[in-house]
Amino acid sequence: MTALAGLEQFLISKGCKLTRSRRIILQGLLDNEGWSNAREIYAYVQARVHKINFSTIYRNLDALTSIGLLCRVERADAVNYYTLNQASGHHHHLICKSCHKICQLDFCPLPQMDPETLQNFTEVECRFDLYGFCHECQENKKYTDGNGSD
Amino acid sequence: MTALAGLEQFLISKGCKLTRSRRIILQGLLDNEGWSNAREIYAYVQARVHKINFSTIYRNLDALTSIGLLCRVERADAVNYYTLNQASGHHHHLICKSCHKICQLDFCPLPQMDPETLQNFTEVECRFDLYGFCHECQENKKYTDGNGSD
DNA sequence: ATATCAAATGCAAATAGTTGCATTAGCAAG
DNA sequence: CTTGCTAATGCAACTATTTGCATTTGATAT
Repeated sequence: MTALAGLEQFLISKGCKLTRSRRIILQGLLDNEGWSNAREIYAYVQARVHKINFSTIYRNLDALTSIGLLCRVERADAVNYYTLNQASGHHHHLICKSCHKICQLDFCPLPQMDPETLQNFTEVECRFDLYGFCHECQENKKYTDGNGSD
Repeated sequence: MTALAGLEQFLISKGCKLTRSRRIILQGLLDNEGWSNAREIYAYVQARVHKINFSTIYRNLDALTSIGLLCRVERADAVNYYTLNQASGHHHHLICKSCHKICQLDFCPLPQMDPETLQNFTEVECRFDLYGFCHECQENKKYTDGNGSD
């Protein structure tokens, strides 16, 4: 079974419809291997197939993220990036403020926190992202705007 | 010395100019006592004084937040809210997904993390917010859109 | 193959927030 | 009080993203 077919099966198993757009979006993410934003995914789908609308892209990225197929990260420049979730379970990210590299962080502070600290909040979701300068960018802190090719 | 005068002095001590808009924004935040968003602050300033531009509001909220005078929190509906920073040092927040109440969380996971986990990233800033249902909203999980009066 | 129905899509308008650039206004020095 | 410099402002255009609503389409039952 191809990687694409596996993703498609997972999608269907979650009760989502396998549409033309979704197929291409998944193919695009498989092709890219790294992280892509909505604009890049839009360009990929648009170039390859039919016309597509940005709202469809956004709605699909939302849907695929919420069933756990994609992983979403907000870069320091406030743009959301997506990648296929490599089934590595719940995790967070380290994001370089200079080159925008995204590194996986296999640590979540939430399980260690007691209910008292959580002030009796329930169904707590954790937003936890670290923004800093990666090893390669120590000397060269650019604060790029994210339009460069990285 | 009034509370306002104290804030103004702090602002000047950070090398910022004390402008008409900033004075009113600070007065508005003192009046409100809770959390306000850009639109509410805009309305307050607009009603009270001269015409003001939204970009001035946003730029000032940014500036006042970065010198540490204000505290910024993104609610679950993706709108930013601001309040005067009660000099309680670095902290994070618990945000109710139903009534949007914001509670202070005097805990930061960052200091406990070792450099290895941080993959040699430096100057790391921590974005850490918890979204859940507060004690009062256990039974009544509304997911309001944030346009209600709360 | 055809009908059916909800989910997905396209479209257009709206949202929160940002940015470049020309103008204005604090504040300090003369 | 006037001058000068820079930070702050207004304006208009732009960004990423969301939403309501009418239409289409994928999966399922006939």
